[in-house]
Amino acid sequence: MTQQTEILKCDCNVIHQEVVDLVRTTMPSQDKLQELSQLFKVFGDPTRLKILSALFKSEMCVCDMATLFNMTQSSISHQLSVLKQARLVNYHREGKVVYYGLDDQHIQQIFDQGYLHIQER
Amino acid sequence: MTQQTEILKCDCNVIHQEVVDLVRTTMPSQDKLQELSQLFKVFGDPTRLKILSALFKSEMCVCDMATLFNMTQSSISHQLSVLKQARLVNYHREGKVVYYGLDDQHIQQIFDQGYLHIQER
DNA sequence: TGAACATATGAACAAGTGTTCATATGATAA
DNA sequence: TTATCATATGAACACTTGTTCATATGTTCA
Repeated sequence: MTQQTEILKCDCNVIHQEVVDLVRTTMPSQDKLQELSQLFKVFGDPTRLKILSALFKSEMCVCDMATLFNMTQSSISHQLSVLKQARLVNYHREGKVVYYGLDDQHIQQIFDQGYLHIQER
Repeated sequence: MTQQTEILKCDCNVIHQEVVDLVRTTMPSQDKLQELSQLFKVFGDPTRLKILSALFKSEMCVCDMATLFNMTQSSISHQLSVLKQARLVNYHREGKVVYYGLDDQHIQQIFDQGYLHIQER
């Protein structure tokens, strides 16, 4: 049976009920879409891509990245905290210096979920 | 020679010049990063992911999508224009109805660039 | 302990984003 | 032509985001 309890925000008439019903059965869950778009959003900033791209090559401290990208230490630090929250990077402190690297394990996990795959050229 | 003409926004001392220099040589260009992050940004919204996910299954008109997602026609239309600009979808008009589908050719082109790959589960 | 330094973090701000509302456009049919 | 309908679009709005500035935290060394 077609759902009739839904609130109709669409002010036009449904043209293809079969199509709508077919697609409905195979849509990813709202949670899944939310999670996936959240991940894409993290990749959707040049600074964060820069950081990830650099860390792909080598572990680095905040100061290294600030120098390399010619950006303030604060800005890098803020973006690193976003990447930390997304569990894309991890870090370890050695004295005053904090070294960041890719969180390979979680990144692998993301790819294992099968929704996306980033490969080198 | 290490670049010395750059403006140093970083208020700390470089810790690992070798690392910085090494990574610098292999960084994607600013343009490439801008382009890639722009693409990710388009994927970084649940509504747009919904639309793409649906179109992956079947061509649909705006009204179908508005009904399926229980959203206003206007909102869908605005998002479709974003996807159109990113050349992720194309469309053809049949009378009053406009049908949208994935722009397979450009999507393939994106994957061919080798930076990302989205696969089905 | 206190100075020096790498990093983190909160507040402020400008710029960008997604939705809604009202309305325009473009097509059909009477 | 006029009414109707599907879609597009501009303006307004609340909300989010990325950077900067000032300052806090944590560590080392004298």
